Amino acid sequence: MSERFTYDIYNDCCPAREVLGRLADKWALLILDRLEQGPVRFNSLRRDIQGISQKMLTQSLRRLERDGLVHREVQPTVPVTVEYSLTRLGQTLTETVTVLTHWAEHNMNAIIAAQTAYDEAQQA
Amino acid sequence: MSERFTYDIYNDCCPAREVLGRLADKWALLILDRLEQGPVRFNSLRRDIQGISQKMLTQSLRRLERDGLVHREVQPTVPVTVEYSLTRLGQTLTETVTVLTHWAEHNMNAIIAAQTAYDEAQQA
DNA sequence: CAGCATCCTCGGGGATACTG
DNA sequence: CAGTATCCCCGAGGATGCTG
Repeated sequence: MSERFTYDIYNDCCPAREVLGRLADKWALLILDRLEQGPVRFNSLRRDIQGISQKMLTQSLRRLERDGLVHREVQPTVPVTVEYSLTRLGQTLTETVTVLTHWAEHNMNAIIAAQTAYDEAQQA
Repeated sequence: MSERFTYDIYNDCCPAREVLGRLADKWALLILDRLEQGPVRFNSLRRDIQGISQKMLTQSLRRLERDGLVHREVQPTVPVTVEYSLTRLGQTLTETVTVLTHWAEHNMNAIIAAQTAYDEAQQA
């Protein structure tokens, strides 16, 4: 019966595809990974995740919030500050995402080596 | 020292970002997930993964092959057939990816519910 | 069967300026 | 501070047709 789930994802109209599509967003992955370390404010996130534009950060956060993965809390300070944190659902996801990012960090050398080998083989 | 790794990924020029970028490709995720079930030929993959174009499949496969995640084996039949399978490195990755796709399938209902709630709250 | 090549479009996403 | 709004461009990616 777990097989039933395994195959669903290949279907074009499957909502799980939609969900996967969310994860297939490098910014989302990085944001989730960052949020796992604790609540962060908008500009802090912006600084931490180098290279992300303000537009993309806002967009990704909104999407993550809409998906129920991230919680957005407005603090009534002056000027206003907004704190982002993981929801319970988001936490269950980041556990997996973290494994993924760690995999990326630990295996990047192997990948770079593979790329070099591939490119050289292609040359000849 | 695991903290050192954790922070690397936020750096703009970090190769791990590149790697994550690879994973941030819904087709790649689906392909890896499919290949975990065993070697598959090109057109079979094309059929299994509904909605993918020939161009995208070729492109994703080439990238995965270049990254050393997927093995491409040409069979000298007539006409030629090509079989794709996971490399050892690819296998270590798919273990994680599978967890991710399963998460997507098992939590899609919760996500859809969150979206509906969000949209209704937005309406008012 | 397993691609490569070409054309074309459509929207992702950067840059910039403004606001509560 | 944490956004929204606008303009604009480039490249991801679909459609189509051809080949070893």
